[in-house]
Amino acid sequence: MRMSRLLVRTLREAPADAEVASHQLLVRAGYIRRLASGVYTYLPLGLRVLHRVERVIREELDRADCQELLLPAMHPLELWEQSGRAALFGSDALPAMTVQARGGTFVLGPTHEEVVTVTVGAEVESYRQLPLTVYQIQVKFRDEARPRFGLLRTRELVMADAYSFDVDKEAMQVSYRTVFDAYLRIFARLGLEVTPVEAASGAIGGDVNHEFMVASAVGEDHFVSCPSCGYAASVEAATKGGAPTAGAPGGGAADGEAPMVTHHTPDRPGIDDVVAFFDDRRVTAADLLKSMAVFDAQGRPTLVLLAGDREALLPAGWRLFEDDEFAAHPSLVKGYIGPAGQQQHAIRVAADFGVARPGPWIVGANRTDHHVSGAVLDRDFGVDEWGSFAEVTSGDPCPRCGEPLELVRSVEAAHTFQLGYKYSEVMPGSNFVAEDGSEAIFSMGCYGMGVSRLLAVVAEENHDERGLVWPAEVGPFDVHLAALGTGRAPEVAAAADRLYERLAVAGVEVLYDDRDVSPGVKFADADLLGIPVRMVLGAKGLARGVVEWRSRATGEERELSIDGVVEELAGS
RNA sequence: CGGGAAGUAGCGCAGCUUGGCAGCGCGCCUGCUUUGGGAGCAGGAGGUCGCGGGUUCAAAUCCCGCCUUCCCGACCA
Repeated sequence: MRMSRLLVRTLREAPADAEVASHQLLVRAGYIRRLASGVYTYLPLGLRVLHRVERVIREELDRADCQELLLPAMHPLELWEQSGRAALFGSDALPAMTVQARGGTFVLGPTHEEVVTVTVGAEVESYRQLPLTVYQIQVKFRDEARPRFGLLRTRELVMADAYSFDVDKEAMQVSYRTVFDAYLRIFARLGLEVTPVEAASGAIGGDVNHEFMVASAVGEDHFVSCPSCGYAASVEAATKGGAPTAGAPGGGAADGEAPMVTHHTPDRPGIDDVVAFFDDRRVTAADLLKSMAVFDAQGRPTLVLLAGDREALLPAGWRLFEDDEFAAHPSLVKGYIGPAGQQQHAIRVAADFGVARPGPWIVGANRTDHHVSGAVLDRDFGVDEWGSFAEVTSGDPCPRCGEPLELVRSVEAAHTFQLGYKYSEVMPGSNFVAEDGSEAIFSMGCYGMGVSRLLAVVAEENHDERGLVWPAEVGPFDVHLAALGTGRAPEVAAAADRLYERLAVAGVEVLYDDRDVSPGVKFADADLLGIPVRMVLGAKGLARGVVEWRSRATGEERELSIDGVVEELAGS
């Protein structure tokens, strides 16, 4: 491609709406342009990178025996009513958009489980056709509450999504692992360090699922990681270790420790309210015990205790009291709940491991407008069950090995789910004849990877102060060939033309800067565009029969002979 | 959805307080000079000052309403 003909305009300054480096550089270098909030055009350079990323995805998924198809981007609303997910529209969990059209209401597909299930269901009638994994690379639409950071979080996005269909759960887990491994290979080829973490499932549903996290300063997520044993989990799913044994794990009253004192704390139901009340006594939220009335998975009324500066994270199946459920348990006074004496009222007490520390707590007094300070574990209140009931943060002990955990800021680059029967039991046509002649339904998995987001992530992780630095696998071109002084030295222009032609014939994708601009402009643009290899041909080099080769990533330079350049490139 | 900030030429910004010819830098066009790290000189083009209403002799500027965009939070496949 001759740069004089390429639709690209580089900007010296970043637009004011771009905050992070990847966004600024992709705009400055002319890869993308914003059309509306969270809606971007891929200019030729941006589309080339997108295609290179897609090529890696296709090669690895095809290698794993997945088959590409293309599902519609717009779906009849009825399909979503059948799965029951239409009820989630407009919610944060499933911010779908609909359009009125001839033929009824259509959904701009935010995800494709419904469509793929009925599509494959209509074609598969026998276990002999399984296992089967299909995938597509498709545009999806999400009415994001808050698009952010350029391509990192958009309302229209390119996604690669795969779906596996198996005869039963065991077979599904094999397919899951196959795609999982293919995903790992894709990230490796893109030069991204990815950590698969156990995660919560959200609106997609299903049991086991993993998020593929790329550590990044611009990430919107965090995951928990143990540098010692390798444990990794999303913040929504992570647990921490602690004192699993009964008794007084680090608690207990020291000799002579002060007894409990009751305080009149009118209209102070919250943690922050109470901290404010004790303002002049250097009390922080960490000195308070957060006490939450819940029903555990068996439906037993339970009081969950955790340090006041932590966010609660309840185990699956546990739920908070509704307001009208407090009436049946008079020992639990909403806003002023405390642990003392609850066990005598048939309330179980479950405490987060973090509560097992020495020293007094400030707790609710189980009496409206009153709190108690100086409450000591085992002296003033007991605990029936220890567990991980708070979101994990940096420094908490690992649930496997007890070493301190790290909290890593990250971008969710992909998410895979073992769906099981969630969709096959509600969508029509999901049945097939099993080996024993009985009727069965698919056990499914689904696997989503944000392709356009990957562009932002790769750019974010590969840039310097001068511009983008694409890994060889995804750069828009292989070589950026700059001819210097072409305006006054026609012999250089002619030699560069011939070099460009020869490289093109050899299959090297070259961006040829044939513009009549100063060398400084060409160098600056080459640095900004970030094509992996820069080749410079000037009058001096031409006289000696050499062209300059330079790695954008490392800055390594060497001279190649003009005549042998094709062979030398192939060998390097 | 809550909090904050901002909309003036393609991009970055000043002008608004105190109403009076719409500006600067970069970019763009023409010519000449220049040419290994974003050149110089001369000339030129380019505007619904986000939109609507109001006040005024007069509004980018003051008042009211709306829209858009970005940041923080909530939320998130």
